[in-house]
Amino acid sequence: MTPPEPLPDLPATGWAVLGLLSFGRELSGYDLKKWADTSLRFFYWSPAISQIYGELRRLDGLGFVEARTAAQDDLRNKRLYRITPAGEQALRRWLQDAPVEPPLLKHGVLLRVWLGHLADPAILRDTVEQHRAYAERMIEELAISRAVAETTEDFNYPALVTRWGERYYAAERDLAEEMLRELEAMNGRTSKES
Amino acid sequence: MTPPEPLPDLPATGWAVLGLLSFGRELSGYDLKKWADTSLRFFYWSPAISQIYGELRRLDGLGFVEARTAAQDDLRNKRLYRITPAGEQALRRWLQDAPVEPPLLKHGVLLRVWLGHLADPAILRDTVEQHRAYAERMIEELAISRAVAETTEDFNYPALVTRWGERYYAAERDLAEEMLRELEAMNGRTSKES
DNA sequence: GGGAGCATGTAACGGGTTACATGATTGG
DNA sequence: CCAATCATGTAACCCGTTACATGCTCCC
Repeated sequence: MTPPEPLPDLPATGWAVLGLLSFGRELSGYDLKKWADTSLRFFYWSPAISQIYGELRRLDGLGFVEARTAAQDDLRNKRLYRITPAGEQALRRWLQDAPVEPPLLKHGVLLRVWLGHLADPAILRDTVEQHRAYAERMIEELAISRAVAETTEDFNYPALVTRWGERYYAAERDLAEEMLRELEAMNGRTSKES
Repeated sequence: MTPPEPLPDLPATGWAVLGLLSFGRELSGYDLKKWADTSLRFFYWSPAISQIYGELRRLDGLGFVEARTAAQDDLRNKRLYRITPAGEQALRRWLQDAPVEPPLLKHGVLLRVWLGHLADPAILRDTVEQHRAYAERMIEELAISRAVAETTEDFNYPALVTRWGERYYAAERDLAEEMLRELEAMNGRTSKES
């Protein structure tokens, strides 16, 4: 038994990519991007495709994934990646040991409302309404995502997370509506009578 | 009348810093950082102090802020910044015209739950509990922030946003609790009998 | 005397994006 | 035949962070 190697400190994105491969499937970078767009995206953003390729190469260098080149290799062919036992073990240890950073939220809509004293009330209302529509769109997309997850073997946790997501965006929608009411109360009198 | 100059495309952080100065106060970089930590932080993250200094220099170069050096200038003295009319106008136009990007959320807790098939259930529960505690802490801090905003002249919109924040983190707390229940239902039987 | 807070700034570095380059396959 | 999608990768660039350097003032 060799002493446990220290975990390389990958960016969270690296672990996320490795995580996408931890469900036992063999996937290409392109596949990973598409899947990230319908899963990670709702609670973690989806990395650019170029970054995924970069992380895959790094993970390969660490021995956490292995690539199989489909078809004759003329330098630009489809590469299918699979997680290795070492990769799975590293990911487990990351989940055990790595400290949980607080969620990062960059909410442009709220930044705008915060600066409401400089904005046209109508534009402000419109901004918040757009956000409500966005939240509703997310709910719809998540419903599809959940339907898939709930009918896939061994996807209990992804399904759990999509349920969380539906509630989260429902809360966003409700908060937007409450915000609209408060905005109206604040300056409804001054702008409604035109 | 000169034709309207195109808005320089600053990173959102630049507009946020300019926004901090749009309440008519004269503030130092250091002040801005402290204030960002008790306001922007709850819905938009707080930039590093070094970045604030950088943005201030850029805004100065654009004529959007002006600096007054307090005390004799020996190259390292307190500089107080104030927004200029051009800066305020630019900020107004940004609020009017710039498209609203969707909120960016990087939720490490959810990423971990998503990978729950690789995690020890006890650790997972602990992670979610930590998050619940985090949400509660945010609520407390926001209550203080709101109390300040609600008793400050012309802080109606910041006060509105802190109210939104309290509701947002209350929702986060509730979602964490629901998640804990679902986790227990998923594997309560298999891990409780040890 | 020394630590905490005030105050400003530079340098190195990494993360992540967009734009670009390249080409195969599939379906209307 | 042409557009969309599949598929991989490089280069330039910017955003933002951490670490470091510097020094003052206030208060115990």
